[in-house]
Amino acid sequence: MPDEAPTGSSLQPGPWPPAVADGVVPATDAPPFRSVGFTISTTGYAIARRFAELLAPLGLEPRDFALMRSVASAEGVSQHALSKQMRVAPSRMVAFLDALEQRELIERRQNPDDRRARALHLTDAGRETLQRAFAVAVQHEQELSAELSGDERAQLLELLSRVGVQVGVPRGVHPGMGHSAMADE
Amino acid sequence: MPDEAPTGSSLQPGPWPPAVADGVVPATDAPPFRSVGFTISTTGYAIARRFAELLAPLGLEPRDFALMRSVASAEGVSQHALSKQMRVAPSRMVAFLDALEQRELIERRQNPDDRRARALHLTDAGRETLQRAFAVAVQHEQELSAELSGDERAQLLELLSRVGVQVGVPRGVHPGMGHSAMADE
DNA sequence: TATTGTTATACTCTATAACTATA
DNA sequence: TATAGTTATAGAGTATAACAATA
Repeated sequence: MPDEAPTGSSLQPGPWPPAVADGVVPATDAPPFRSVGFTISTTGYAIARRFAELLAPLGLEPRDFALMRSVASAEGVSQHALSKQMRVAPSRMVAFLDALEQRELIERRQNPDDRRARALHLTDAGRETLQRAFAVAVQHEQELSAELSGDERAQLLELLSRVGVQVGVPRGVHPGMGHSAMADE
Repeated sequence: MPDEAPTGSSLQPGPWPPAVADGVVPATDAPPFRSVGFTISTTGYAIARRFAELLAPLGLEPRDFALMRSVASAEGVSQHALSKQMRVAPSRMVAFLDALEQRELIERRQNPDDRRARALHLTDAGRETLQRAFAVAVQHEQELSAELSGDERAQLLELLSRVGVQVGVPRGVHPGMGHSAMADE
């Protein structure tokens, strides 16, 4: 079984980027069709899958990594804020956080100012796991850039950003983990 | 509602590339993290979504385009062969083709040599629709390459292919529309 | 009356395994 | 006995709406 794919729906995945719509496009050998769009999408899909594989040993999925990263950069955030930031419906966020809390990687504390809200924090184990995940991400990045010189890597990023603006990729990032809901920013 | 995403699972999408695992990665503003992996995945995701949008007016999804393209390049193929080529489980292929046949874009004829197999063909309407889809794909590609010179575009493809080999992207293509099943090639 | 987090429900997609009709 | 296509079933994943507590 040489080519199993992650799981989920089926549009396109990515190390960080979420899958847009599942089963978006199949692989075909018809006309080679060497286009920028196809090449970027295909490569991005493969990269995402590979990243998920590298992260699996830690028991994390890319979204867990993204989630923990966000919490780490803003200890005490509320679920609502996180949902909005990551564009995930609040009800989905509940499930994602439940899983992480059950594994004691994050914890929901009480917010002293607003008793409705939860204050999200990383546990010590969570911080440790996150650090390991970062190491994996760095390793992955090095693997991807292995055949690129520093200049080539910089140029690749530059060219990609020029393509990105054409399809609304801001500058820093922007993917979108969830699909509908939460778009009132 | 400025940022609705296709639908499906949620890993990563692509204009052609299928979604690997849904909800793969969320968008986060945490550390900018300007990496090759993240940038390609994110951009590929956005491209896939955009392509799906452009195709929507034709009533097609990216996978329909891929499917019809394959049939066009090999009139008379069997569903089994198509399933294998696109790495989709035969049972999914049935549903996809049912939809296209119902809209009279393709038809299942009898295979004179093997009465178990179906011979897939495009109808005249299907050929017409496929042509329009090709026009959309070309337009999309031009949109993406708008800010690139011919040389830059060529170099982008070259650099991408060098990254691609690191994660197993052959040369021509290879995505994978489905997930499990069908990997005995 | 609005908001935070949660739960419940319905829907879509997908995978798997039967099943038929051929071979 | 194996294969092409189909159907049926069960399982993920998700979106939506309803809800309790608090503001």
